[in-house]
Amino acid sequence: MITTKGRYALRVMIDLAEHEGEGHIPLKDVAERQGISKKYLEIIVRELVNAGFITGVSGKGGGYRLCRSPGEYTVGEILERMEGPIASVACLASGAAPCPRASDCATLPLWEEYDRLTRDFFYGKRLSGLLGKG
Amino acid sequence: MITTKGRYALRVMIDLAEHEGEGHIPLKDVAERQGISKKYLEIIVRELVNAGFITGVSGKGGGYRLCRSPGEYTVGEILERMEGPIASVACLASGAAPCPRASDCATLPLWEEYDRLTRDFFYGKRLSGLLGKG
DNA sequence: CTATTTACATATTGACATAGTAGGTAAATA
DNA sequence: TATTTACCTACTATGTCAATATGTAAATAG
Repeated sequence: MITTKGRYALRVMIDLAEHEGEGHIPLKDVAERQGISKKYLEIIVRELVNAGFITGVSGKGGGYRLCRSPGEYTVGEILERMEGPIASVACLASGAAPCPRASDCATLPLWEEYDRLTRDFFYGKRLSGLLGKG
Repeated sequence: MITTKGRYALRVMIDLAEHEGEGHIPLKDVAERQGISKKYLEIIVRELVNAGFITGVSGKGGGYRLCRSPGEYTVGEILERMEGPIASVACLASGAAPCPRASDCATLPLWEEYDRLTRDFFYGKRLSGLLGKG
């Protein structure tokens, strides 16, 4: 299940994309529009900054803005950055201890196929494809 | 992420399928073959019984067996029974409070599409397709 | 140079789920 | 009657999620 971190991050990115060209957008505005606690969004936004997806400027007139144009972000890279690597099962998570049963696990190929499907789906979607009518 | 409940349930089903025609299979045997605590498997197996996927017989010579042939189970129905309804985000989980933002949520269609993809994938796989070489 | 606005940082918390374990009872067979 | 098996209830350690609380630093307006 995708957590609020990934979902809110995506909504922040969409919000910033929809207000492109308006200079830096204060997090307060995003929080109000999206109906999400600003305090919680700070945590999420910090990770987006660290990932190099957005930049922030302090002080009056400051706020956040995208680093690229919306068409240059994939949903997959945003989600994976926030949620960690896409992995349907623990044994396929990066950094997991290698499973001793991997060679004859009857279900492993199933999870691998599903993870590929998931990755293809989310990396095939771009931020620009999520922008609303507004 | 699929939890051990769903993953182990699938492995139990596969194990029983691979020993079809050998009468009732004691859980002890399954636990040993799969390298999973028998005590924990009891919890999982109870749910499989309640779901009507397998039946158990007590006493000497007892154990578990499938109710249908392996080709008549989909992976999806097994997983959904163990893990709860397939839903990538909380707002799409059955029993979730209806989200007031649903009508203009820019990300909702994304999650809906992904959930459809996921359902199609797992309901398109049958237990018979997971049986090993043995 | 002071007040205000904004980003940026660290620590803590309550609630809940996961992944089991412990210790039994009931049923069936040898 | 002893043994084997399923079946049942309760408990627990650990971790994650979704925040909140309480700051500090930076930039601008006046």
